[in-house]
Amino acid sequence: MRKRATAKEVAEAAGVSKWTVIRAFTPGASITDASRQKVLKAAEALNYSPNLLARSLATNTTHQVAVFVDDFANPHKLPVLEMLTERLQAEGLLTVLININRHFDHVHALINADQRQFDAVILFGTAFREETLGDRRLGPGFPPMFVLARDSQIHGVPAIACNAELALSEIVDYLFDKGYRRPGFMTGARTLSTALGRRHHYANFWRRKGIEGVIELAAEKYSARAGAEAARSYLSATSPVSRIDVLMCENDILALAAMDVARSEFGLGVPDDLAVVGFDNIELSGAPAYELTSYEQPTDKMVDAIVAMITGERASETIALSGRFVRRLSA
Amino acid sequence: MRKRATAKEVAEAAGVSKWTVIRAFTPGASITDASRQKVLKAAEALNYSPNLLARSLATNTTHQVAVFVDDFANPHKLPVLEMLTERLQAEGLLTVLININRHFDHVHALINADQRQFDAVILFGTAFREETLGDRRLGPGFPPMFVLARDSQIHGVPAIACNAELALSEIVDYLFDKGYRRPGFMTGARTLSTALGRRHHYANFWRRKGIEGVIELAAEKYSARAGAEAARSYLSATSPVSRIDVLMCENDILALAAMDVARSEFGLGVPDDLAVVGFDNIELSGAPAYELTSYEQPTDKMVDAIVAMITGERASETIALSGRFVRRLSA
DNA sequence: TTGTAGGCGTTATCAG
DNA sequence: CTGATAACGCCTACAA
Repeated sequence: MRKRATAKEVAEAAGVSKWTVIRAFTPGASITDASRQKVLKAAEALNYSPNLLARSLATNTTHQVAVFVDDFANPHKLPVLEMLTERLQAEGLLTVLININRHFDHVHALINADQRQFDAVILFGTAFREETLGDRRLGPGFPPMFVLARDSQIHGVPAIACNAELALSEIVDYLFDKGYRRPGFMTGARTLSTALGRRHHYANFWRRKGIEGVIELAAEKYSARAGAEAARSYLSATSPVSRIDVLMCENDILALAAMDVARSEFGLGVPDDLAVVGFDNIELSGAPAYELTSYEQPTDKMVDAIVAMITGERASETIALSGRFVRRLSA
Repeated sequence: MRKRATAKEVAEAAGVSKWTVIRAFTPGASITDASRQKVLKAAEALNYSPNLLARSLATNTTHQVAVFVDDFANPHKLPVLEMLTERLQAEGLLTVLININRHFDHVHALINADQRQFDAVILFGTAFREETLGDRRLGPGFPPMFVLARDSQIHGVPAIACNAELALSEIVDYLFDKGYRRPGFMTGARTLSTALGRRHHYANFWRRKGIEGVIELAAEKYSARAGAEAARSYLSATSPVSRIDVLMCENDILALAAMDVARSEFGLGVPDDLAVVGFDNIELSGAPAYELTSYEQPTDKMVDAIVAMITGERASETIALSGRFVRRLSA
């Protein structure tokens, strides 16, 4: 395995200095067409292309963006990742996907991101306590951070998210008009769960309608299995007359699972015996088998915004964008 | 914004040479405990941690692995990405997720991977023509490549995949025993689609049962929408008596969509009027609303194998691992 | 065990 | 427009 050709080698082959070679590969550098052609020809022959690693070391910019993800159970993540990678690549930025888990936590990942000098760090649907930043060696030169698709509890870290207040207001209005009066809410993972704010606003808007005490069903995680379990345990512990009549879930995965359990294990009709509402509007929610009423986050606007902030085309600041309420048959 | 501390600065603070600092951060280097402690204390005070970029430049190893993906419509990708990132991170390797699309094609991505000196490139469910490699500046020093979850048509590029022959044999045996005699097969994207080999083996095994002419329904892409469209157009062009009685789909997404269309738009019972089989066994296939019979790829074994090949713990070679046939109600 | 040279391949900056 | 010098921050190899 031969080594990669270097600018120096190309320079010798072309009979110029290596700086001239660099210039030939630098858009807008001052160099004569003659020299450039000579260089390009030699480069072609030697299969030369600039070493981006060396460039990064010299320029202090890696053109890489880290994306932290800790919840792979939600299929909604995938289309967002698709958009995100595409837009970033269009700006010449590559995406480093980092799996935050028990063995590789935020601190680990942050230190790594620091050492690798990523141009930015995106916390996609995940977050950590503010203290995490304080006592660590993440001070100067740490890449700018952004929170995507959830609120940021961290001072100085802007969040790009869906406007949950607006969304829940619209949802509760709709449900109230439909005649539902005994609302329930299914939450996912307990950790920092308030960060999503959905439960909070949901309860708030019901209160304004004069309805207190939203029943909470707590799933362990944001997975179908956990959602099913939470629904099952609630339904088997309650009698039909005392039950909630509408269940809003923190995301579609939980909602679809709850629907399945209600229909197939308890013989409940949806929405007649129990209405169900989700959040995210994943592709399957529109399937005839579910027809789940859901709320679609303005993913494209969110991705556009965060990329613009990373490239500096736009000021970095917390913004809440409005999505779209998708009414279907489940509520 | 102050700059990051360097080994040199730490050395001055600790009163040693910078090479001693390096050693303090190199596991297994020969250094006295006294020096090490001195260095670590100074490093702590200065918030020093080694610059991985500089290290990569000097060692010619980035500890980064590129993963090419061109189909984000299949939710199956997500759990695999989760496993892959986790195992790679356990080996100290980070994942660079590269979105292959019209604007950023394989050639683009390969050149980039070369320039960035990734330790390896994984083609996850995607592939390109062999010629792509030939006429490009990707010769020496190009990172080792692997194909994950599909066959490799590229000479010298090992593929780590599910054993499609075994899988289809088992599936066709089962369907034949169940009494189905008019098989159909739904394919996804046309491009290089034979690479999956599923259709080929499916037709083959039916032939061995004495049944020729598997009907092909061609979806444009591997998306629910395209799958629904393909099913719709076939079903509306055929009469119930002449129709296939079992439809195998190249993946679960297509299968779920076909099921939806059959049931809700054509009033067909599944499996009585039309049996459906998928591939991948995504989480929703097990939901009561579908109960889709499917085939589960041995994802964990595949990921383990590819990571072992990348780290060099295992010889790089094409392997086909056997998965698990999951029989449910849809066929 | 510790220190010294030299090099990895590029970019910034300045002299000619 | 071109060449040269000095970083960038680390690592390998060798000498003390």
